[in-house]
Amino acid sequence: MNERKDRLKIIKKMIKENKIDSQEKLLELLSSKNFNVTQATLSRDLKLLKVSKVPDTDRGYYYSLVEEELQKVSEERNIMDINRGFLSINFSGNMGVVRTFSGHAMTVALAFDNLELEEIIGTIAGDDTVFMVIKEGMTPENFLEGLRNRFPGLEI
Amino acid sequence: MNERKDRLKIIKKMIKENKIDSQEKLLELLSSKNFNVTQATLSRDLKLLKVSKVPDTDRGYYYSLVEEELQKVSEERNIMDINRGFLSINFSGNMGVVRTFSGHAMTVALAFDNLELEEIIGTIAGDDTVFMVIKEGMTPENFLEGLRNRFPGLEI
DNA sequence: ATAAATGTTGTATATTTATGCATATTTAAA
DNA sequence: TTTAAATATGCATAAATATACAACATTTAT
Repeated sequence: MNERKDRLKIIKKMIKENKIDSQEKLLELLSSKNFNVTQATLSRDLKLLKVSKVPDTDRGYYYSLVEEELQKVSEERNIMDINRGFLSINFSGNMGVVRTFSGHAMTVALAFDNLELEEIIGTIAGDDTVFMVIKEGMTPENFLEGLRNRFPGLEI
Repeated sequence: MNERKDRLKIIKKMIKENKIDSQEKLLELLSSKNFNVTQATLSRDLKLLKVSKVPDTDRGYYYSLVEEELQKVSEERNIMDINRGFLSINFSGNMGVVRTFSGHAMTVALAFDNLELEEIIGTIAGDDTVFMVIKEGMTPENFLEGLRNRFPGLEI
C-alpha cells in the first residue's frame, strides 16, 4: 500500500508550511485532505520522518524536520561555495574540468564532493582547476541538466 | 537564585554527552549530581534550552539541542572559510586590514560578518583585501585575543 | 524598608505521545 | 492461485510530557 507514502509526503509538506503543535491538530489537517488515520499511526509516521517537536522561541512548541533542515543548510553552503569560485566547466571523455578563481579550486572541489553526486566518482583540486572523473556513460548535457535540476541555486 | 543556571548548564552537558530518551532518565542523572527537581521543572528547563526529542535512526528517541547544533555547523563553516583564505591582518587606528589569497576576500569578509563580532562595525571586500571598521576603543590585541578565545578553531 | 512585580518550584492533573497486541492489508514465494 | 512473511493500522492503554495553580523567593521600584 502506498497510502502511507502519500500520507508521509503530505505530512512533510504540512509540517514545513504550518506551525503545528500537536498530533491532534495535524490529524485534523490530514483529515481535511482525506487522509483518515488515528493518532497512533500518525505517531509512527512522525517517527519514520524523524520529525521532532521543538520549543518555540516565545511560547509553545512546533513540529520540525530537523535533520532535513540541517542538511539543507549544509547544502546551501556548498552551493554558495561553488557559485563563489566557479568560472567554467568543460568536458572531455569521462573527465570534467572546472576552472575557478585563483585559490578556490579546493573549496569548489570539496563542495562538489559534499553534494554527493552519484555521477562523479572523484575530484582533485589544484589552485584554480578541478578535475572531476565522471561515471561512464554520462554525457556533459546529462550531467549538467541533472545538476541544475537537483540544485536550483547552482549557477552553472 | 542561580541554582537554575547551574542546572541548565549541567543539563546541556548531559544531553550532549549521553543519549537520553526520557525526562525520567535525565532526572536520575541530575539527582546523581545532587540536583533534585521534579519532572515538571525539568520539562520547563528543557523548554528554556530549546531541547527537542528527536527520533533516532534505528529505534527510540533522544534529546538534542537542535538549534545549537545548527548554529555550530554554520559557525564551523565560517571558520573554515576564514582559515582557507586568511593571510595576515594589520591594524591602523580603527581599521583592520585583512589580506587573503586572491579571490577569497569576499568569502572571508562574509564569514567575519556571519560570526557577528560586536567589535566589528562593518567590512568591505575587494579581491584579496578586506577592510574592517573596528569599534572605537578596541586595541588590536584586545580584538585578536577575544577572537581567538571565542573561536578556538580560528588560526589567526 | 516596603510594596509591587517578576521569577522559580512543587503538586496535581490534563494533555500529549508511544506502544503492545490483534487484525487487516500488501508483497513475495511456491 | 494459494500460502507464507512482512508491513500497516486501529484500539486500548501505558508512558511521557506540559501546564494551571498556589506558595514561596528574588528583584525592582518607590
